[in-house]
Formats: sequence, C-alpha cells, structure tokens
Amino acid sequence: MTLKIPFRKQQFDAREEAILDAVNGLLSDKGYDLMTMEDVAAAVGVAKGSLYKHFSSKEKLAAAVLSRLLRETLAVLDAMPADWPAVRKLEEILRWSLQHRLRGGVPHLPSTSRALQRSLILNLEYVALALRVNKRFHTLVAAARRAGDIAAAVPDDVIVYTLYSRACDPTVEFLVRDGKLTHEEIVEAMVAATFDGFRSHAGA
Amino acid sequence: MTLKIPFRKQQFDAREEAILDAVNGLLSDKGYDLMTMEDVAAAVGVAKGSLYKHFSSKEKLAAAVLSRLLRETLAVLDAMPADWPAVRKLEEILRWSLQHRLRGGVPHLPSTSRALQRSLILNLEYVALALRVNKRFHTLVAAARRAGDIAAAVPDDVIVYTLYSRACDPTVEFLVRDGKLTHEEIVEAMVAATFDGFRSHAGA
DNA sequence: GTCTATACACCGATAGAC
DNA sequence: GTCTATCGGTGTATAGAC
Repeated sequence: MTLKIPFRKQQFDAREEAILDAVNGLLSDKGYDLMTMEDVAAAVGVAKGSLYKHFSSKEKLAAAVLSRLLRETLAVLDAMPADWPAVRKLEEILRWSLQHRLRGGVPHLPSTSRALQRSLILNLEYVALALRVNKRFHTLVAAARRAGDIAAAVPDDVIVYTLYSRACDPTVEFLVRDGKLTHEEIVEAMVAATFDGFRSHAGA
Repeated sequence: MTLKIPFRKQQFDAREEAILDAVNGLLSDKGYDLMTMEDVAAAVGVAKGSLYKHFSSKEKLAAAVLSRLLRETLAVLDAMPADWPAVRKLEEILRWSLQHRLRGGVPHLPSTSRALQRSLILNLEYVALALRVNKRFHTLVAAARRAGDIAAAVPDDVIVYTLYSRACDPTVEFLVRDGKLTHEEIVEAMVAATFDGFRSHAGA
C-alpha cells in the first residue's frame, strides 16, 4: 500500500498548524474573551469564514491550542532523567512553564476566562489530557513529600494549583515590562520565590 | 451654618454605594469583560439607563470600585502597629488581601482584562492611589531587606508584584471549590507557601 | 432621576458564489 | 476550500417620555 500523502492534505494540515500558532499568540496576548475570530483570520491571512472549515467554533479552536500545550507538558515530563529527585522535577516543570510562556506560549491555566473554562469542561480531549497532567503533578508532589523535601505547612493541593497559577502569574508580564531583569533572571527569581519563599532562611 | 444633608442627596449616595457593592460582587465573580451593565442594573434593581446618571461609563464604574479597594488597603496599612517588623507587615497585608477576597472582595489586580487595564491607566484617581500603595509596599520590602528578613535570590520588584498577584491568585478559587480546606486554612497555607516556599527547610 | 426604547457597533457563525 | 456578504444576537451608551 502506498503511504503518499496528497498535496492538498499537506497544505490543509500546514494551514491548520498556522492557525494554531496564530491563536497561540493571540491567546497569550489578549486572552480568550478579547480574541476575535477576525483577529485570528487576519493573523493567519485567511478570511474569517474559512476558519470554520478547520474548526467548528471559537471554543474548539482554543481547546485545540490548550490541548497541544498539555501534550507538550507531558512530553517534557517524560523527557526528564529518571534519577532526578521529585522536587527537582517539580522545579524544572515550573522553570519550563515560565520559559515557555516568555517565548510566547500560552499559560496552562485558562482561568482568566469563565467562558473558556466552561467550554473546556465539555471538551473530552482537553479534560482527558488535563487529568493526566494533574495526576503526574500529584504523583511528583507525593514522592517529594515522602523524600522530606516538601514543607509540612503547604498541602499537596496548594502546591499543584500554585504550579498552574505561577504559569499564568501576571508578575511575569510586569517584570518584563519593567525591563530591569532578563528573561532568565525573571525565571530564576520566580522559581526561587516559589520554592524557597520570600523570607531569608540564613539566620535562625 | 446648618450641615443638614438633603434627603434626595442621601438617597442618591446610598444608591451609589449599592451600585459599587453590586459591581464589587460581579467583578469578583465574572470579571470585567463578562460583566455587563445589565448585570449591574439587575443586581442593584434599577434600569440599565439609570446607571449612567451615576457613572458615565462601565470603565468609570470599575475604576470607582478598584479605587475604593485601594483606599481600604491604605487604611489597613495605616492601622498596623508601628512596632511590627516590616516583614510581619508584609505578611499581614497578604493575609488581609486573601481574607478580604474570600469574603467576596475584588482582587487588587485587574490583570485579567486587558481592556480594563488600559482604561485604568487613564484614570487619574486610580493611578494616584495605585502609586501610593505601590510606594508603601516598596518601602516595606526595603525595610524588611535591611533587617535581613528577605531572601537575596528574590528582587524587591518580584516580591511586590507577587503580593499583588497572590491577591488574585486563582489557586484560592480552586481550593475553595475543592472544599477540603477551610477558608482560614487556605489563607495560612498560601501565606506560608509565599513567605517560606514549598521546600522543607528542616534538614540541612 | 428613573424608566422604556433604541441607536450603533461588534462578534460568532452561516450562506452562497466561484 | 476560500472568498464576500449577511444573519442573529448581544452590549455599551443615549434619547425621550414621565
């Protein structure tokens, strides 16, 4: 059997990727509510109506982008050396999230828009991926706690949710806007603040 | 001279307060973009058009609510015992923010809506208040650092911005929704996570 | 000053020509 | 499958009666 892929199909897939990339940028820039289908069409360079031949709704479009992000996250987790301590893995996943966002990626949490949140719950693919990511995070936190690396005062749920929240923390935007710190310094400062806190632990 | 305030004026002011309270609730619930003037009118119990006799636009309305919140914040800062260490004051202001939000208050940061952000920059009263609050925060952080209570790895800006961000951290909503922790436990866990971090500092 | 009614703009989604 | 044109719905803000 021949595996040749028709040219038209290739072109279609390429355009679909371009659409996802455009939505990625717009989503991280203006957010879901303020992003219009016309914005997307203009960014890709096609007519508004044509978008609906690829994605049947604005919600499906956003879900596709966020699902892609979750798959990337799982891939990053899989690529981590098995001998790293769990707490190190948690640190690295936060570091990756922040770096990814500074490169123009979408944050994990779509919590900025109630409308988007509600539609995502109905999206089977997204929910399945989100559950897998969430399970991986919880497993890591539990392992880190068994190893004695996690503070007793901070419950597991707080840690996992905070990891998501940090990925869309507006602090990043403000620091970038100020321009006093490099992207790398921003990432390291936020990782340090998250894992070791504001307080100095030098003295007693 | 008589200081009697006309009845009509009292009624007008009372209604204005009611409007601000309604917007406060809606803003913390659906956010700026999804909140419509009809929502506000329905919550207050007046017609949509009547709102514009009090506030000339939706943006002014939101700015009024957020300005009121900033004034409250300044009042809380003023009410703190002068002999508290600066780091203690920072901790308390975060604690107050989280408690205030759990009681139904609006988060400080309008960072969820680009549209709101842009209009606030043009609002003189709001900007002036925001600058005052920001200055107070920076002064406290500088004092805490001089006292040796702040980690060297975390710049002042990161601390101040994070204090704002924490006040509207979606982690709070998720923890409330899960229902495993009481409001008080949520506040303490987040304060602990923010100031002492995830990592256990028990061992070496 | 509060109401009803409406002007005006925008957006998501669809229809139909090519 | 991509375009142009448009429908239906919604939201801010205003006009005008009372």
